Amino acid sequence: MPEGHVIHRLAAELGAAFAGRPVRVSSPQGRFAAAAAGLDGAKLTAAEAYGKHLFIEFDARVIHLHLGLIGKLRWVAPGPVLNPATLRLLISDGRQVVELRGPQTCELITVAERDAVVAGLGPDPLRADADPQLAWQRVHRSSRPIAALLMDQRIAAGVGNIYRCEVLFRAGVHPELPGTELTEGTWALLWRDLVELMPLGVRDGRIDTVREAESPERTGRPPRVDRHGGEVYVYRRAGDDCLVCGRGISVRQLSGRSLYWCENCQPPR
DNA sequence: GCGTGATGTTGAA
DNA sequence: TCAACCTCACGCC
Repeated sequence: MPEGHVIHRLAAELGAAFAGRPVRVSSPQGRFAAAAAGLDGAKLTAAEAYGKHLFIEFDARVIHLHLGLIGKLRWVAPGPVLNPATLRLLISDGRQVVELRGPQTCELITVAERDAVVAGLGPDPLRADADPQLAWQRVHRSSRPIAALLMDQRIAAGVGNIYRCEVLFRAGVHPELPGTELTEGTWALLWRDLVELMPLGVRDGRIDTVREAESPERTGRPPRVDRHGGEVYVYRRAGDDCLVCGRGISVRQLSGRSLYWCENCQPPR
């Protein structure tokens, strides 16, 4: 259940473990078996993330992964395969083993097809080549709420529900403010916050957004770490007290996803 | 044990 | 706007 930071972290781990070396590739479940057999023993040349998409490259052949909501790519101990019925992909050099279950996408594509996927994505705050102006061009022309725009991968790649809720809170922006009413300065603030926060997510493997001033160490309150592993202001804290103003955190469904915000710290307009 | 929701996206209505 | 998809951990008996 990953946002972009998880995918970038996985890409770095895969590269460190396997890049430049031959690997065993298999698909115990069978759904990727033919492609896996063709790659088995090939040299893994690179692993790269763009937004929530992960590309594992074997020279001109590319495994395109997207974990979706429930997919998992994780390192496991070498040894007998557990639950092969759901094991879509297994990559190993004998010492290090990574397994993929429940992905939304696991396909073998060409470099040109990889480039086409990337071309459909907006700038990724985790990539040095990202141009926030491209995102702003799309944001300020849209009447959709900023909370929806932040989740749109054609606008900003890699941002998910936690980061969108948290950066809106940290900027004091009401989630339903239309893109057309956002100032360029506010967009720059949101973007800079993503650029600041997401690398920390890659580094730590969890999303922490609470500033020093509201940290448990400073305030003496007990830490409240979400199941995803991080300390946050609003995400999945509906009904709890706002860490800044003390009022209850609100939640509602917005385009099928739970949106969390503080009505007091993020007033309309 | 069972039901549900979850850091996501797609495609149909 | 809604259902479908893929898996699994958690809460509640």
